[in-house]
Amino acid sequence: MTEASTLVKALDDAGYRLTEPRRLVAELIADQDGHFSAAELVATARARQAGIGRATVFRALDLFATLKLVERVDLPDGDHAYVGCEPAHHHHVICTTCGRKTDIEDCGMREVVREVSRRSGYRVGTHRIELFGTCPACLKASRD
Amino acid sequence: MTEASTLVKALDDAGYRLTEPRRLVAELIADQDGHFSAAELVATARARQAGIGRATVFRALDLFATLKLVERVDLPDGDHAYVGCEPAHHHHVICTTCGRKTDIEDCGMREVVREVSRRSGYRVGTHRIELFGTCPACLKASRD
DNA sequence: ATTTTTGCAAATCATTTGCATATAT
DNA sequence: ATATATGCAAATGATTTGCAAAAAT
Repeated sequence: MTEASTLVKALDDAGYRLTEPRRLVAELIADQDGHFSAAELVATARARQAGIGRATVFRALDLFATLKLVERVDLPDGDHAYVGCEPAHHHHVICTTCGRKTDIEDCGMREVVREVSRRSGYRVGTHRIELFGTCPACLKASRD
Repeated sequence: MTEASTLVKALDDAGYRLTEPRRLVAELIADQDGHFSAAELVATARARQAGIGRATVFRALDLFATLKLVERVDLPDGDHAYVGCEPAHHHHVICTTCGRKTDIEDCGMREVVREVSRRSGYRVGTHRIELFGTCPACLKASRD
């Protein structure tokens, strides 16, 4: 989904040191198909004998989140997860069946925000929108 | 914001037992101005010598969340909080200055969801949208 | 050489659970 | 009476932190 090289390059561009553990975490993330949790990365790292500590995974995730290459989402069931993402779009639909995510473009949120602002009198800064559903592949699979 | 009596009545209507601890938690919630965390309620309970255990607060919050009288939100800074709300609307703008929240009506999300579904091919189930900004009162205050 | 990062283990925080007791129905 | 809810303390799980050692600049 998100290339490991993209992640590594972003670190470099932002002036962070290019360390082996960070490269490894970048790869772990790149290998992830849908959304993933910190715990999963830690487990995979251990399984691969990558020799990366738990703290390092958390620190790297934090870093990538700061760089907007990863986003932390809260699943409908209350669990936390991360998804890799391009810096820029920050909306996605997450498939509750397979966990994959698809980026979505604006889709009219601009107007929603304006409307909310108009009605409530708030100056709206950030918004967070998360959509959950079933992706085309899973829909198809469920029809068989 | 949300009346303690409303909360209590909802419990009753849903067939849950009306206990003293639950009434107390309902009051704690009603007294809350903006958003609040479980920890805050626990602390307030303790401060008031209400004699309610931590677990009870969590259990009651859970219950109210199930009844949709309280909703768990994720703040922009990653913290968790709850806001009291009428069962029905489930969108609000939260003021990042004072923490208060205002309910908002549909505001066009229907179309956004439809559009996302059309473009991505997903069947969109739930969506979660949270807007953060500055409320009219805080805007005004900041102009002084 | 200096600064940043790491790994580890211990600490912290939030939330949940087991269970005997108390309470609402 | 009976089922449900409570309090407490202990368990769990996730995330963070202190710090000396290791790696990147």
